[in-house]
Amino acid sequence: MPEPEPLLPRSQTDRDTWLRAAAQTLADSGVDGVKVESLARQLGLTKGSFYWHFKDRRALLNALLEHWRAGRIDDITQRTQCAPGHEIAQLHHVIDTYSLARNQRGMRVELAIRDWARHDAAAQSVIDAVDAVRLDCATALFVAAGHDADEAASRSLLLYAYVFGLGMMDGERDALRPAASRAFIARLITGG
Amino acid sequence: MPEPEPLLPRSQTDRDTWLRAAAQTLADSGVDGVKVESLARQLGLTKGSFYWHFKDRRALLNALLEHWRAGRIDDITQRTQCAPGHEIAQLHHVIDTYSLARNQRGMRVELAIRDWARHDAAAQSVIDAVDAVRLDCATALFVAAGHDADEAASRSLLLYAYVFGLGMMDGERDALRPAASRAFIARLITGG
DNA sequence: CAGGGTCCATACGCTACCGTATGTCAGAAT
DNA sequence: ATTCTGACATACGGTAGCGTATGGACCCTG
Repeated sequence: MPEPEPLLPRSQTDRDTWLRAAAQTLADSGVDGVKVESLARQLGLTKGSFYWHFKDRRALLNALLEHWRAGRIDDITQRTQCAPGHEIAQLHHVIDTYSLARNQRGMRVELAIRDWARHDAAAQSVIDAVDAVRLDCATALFVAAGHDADEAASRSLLLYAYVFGLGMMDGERDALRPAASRAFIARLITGG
Repeated sequence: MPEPEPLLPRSQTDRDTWLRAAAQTLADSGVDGVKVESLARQLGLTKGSFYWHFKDRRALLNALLEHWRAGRIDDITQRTQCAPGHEIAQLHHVIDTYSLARNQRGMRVELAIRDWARHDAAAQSVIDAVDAVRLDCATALFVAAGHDADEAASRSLLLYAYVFGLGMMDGERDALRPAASRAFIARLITGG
């Protein structure tokens, strides 16, 4: 066997091409914008290709959800590991990551999936799973920083509600706000 | 003239019937769910009626936006009037109004319009106008309570980002959270 | 070179919309 | 009684999207 990947030789990459285009469209236009023929036109292909790689449109959407779920859980578990004594600084870093409009793309995907979840059980369950991990990780940091369990859970909820609410309210304009204001809010949330 | 309302005798009410149904569908399914023929079926009517009352689908959407804008600005200006010395209590009342899952219907409309605004300039401008008034009113209360202008603006932003983020995150489940947690968060936001 | 698998294009039927054009019909106006 | 108009219904053409069926080009393998 000269080839180490006899299965899915280039199929996987072409499938990913569809997935990437779908993710971009999801971020730009929401779930309802993710249309088979529209994506095909955008990729210079036809539906024949799509229905080769995916059973139907729903399969594409499910793949999008699963990819996002794994990526987000991976991201948050990595981002909330830190040396003892630096928990609050790490939480400030989490806040900045979301609210600094750095990678606003991630926020747009997030908002699109959250809106999607209002009508789709599969999307909602992915949101629930990701939120649960996020809240657990942040709560653990607050606890490690010396807060009691109830306060830690409350501050975690406030933290995420703030960053997502901010992403929804002013989207990309947040970067224009004075850094002092962002820092003030972050200190209110973390108590640092 | 025996009739005091010769103009729009029942036309106005029938137009409002369409608007109410559209608002309900907007809250339930988002903008893309507001479809002429779908609404007609739901009302037991046909498109003939719709195109009598509205020029086209866009006119209905614009009417929805305008009605919401007026209603929200009205609501917030009323809700942020209070006797001197009770500003913080009034802000707590604002937080409760949004986050207590009382009238979750309003939150669903809000989220639907915010999502809509990501692709529609008219919706975005309505959101901007409403947000500006809300932030101004809340900031004025914080200032009246003794905070300086910068802190007042920051706390106002945190307040609204929190309530909308919360509405997006757990929707109706918030009512299940312990009251102590909600009160703790509210105190963090208001500094009271 | 015959044949099977991969990857994609073409063509089709179907449905759900939008908007328009036109028909209808009860009641107010005259 | 006739006419007019408000408030619909019916019917039509057009677009966009989904999913399927089929065909074909290009490998690779025997």
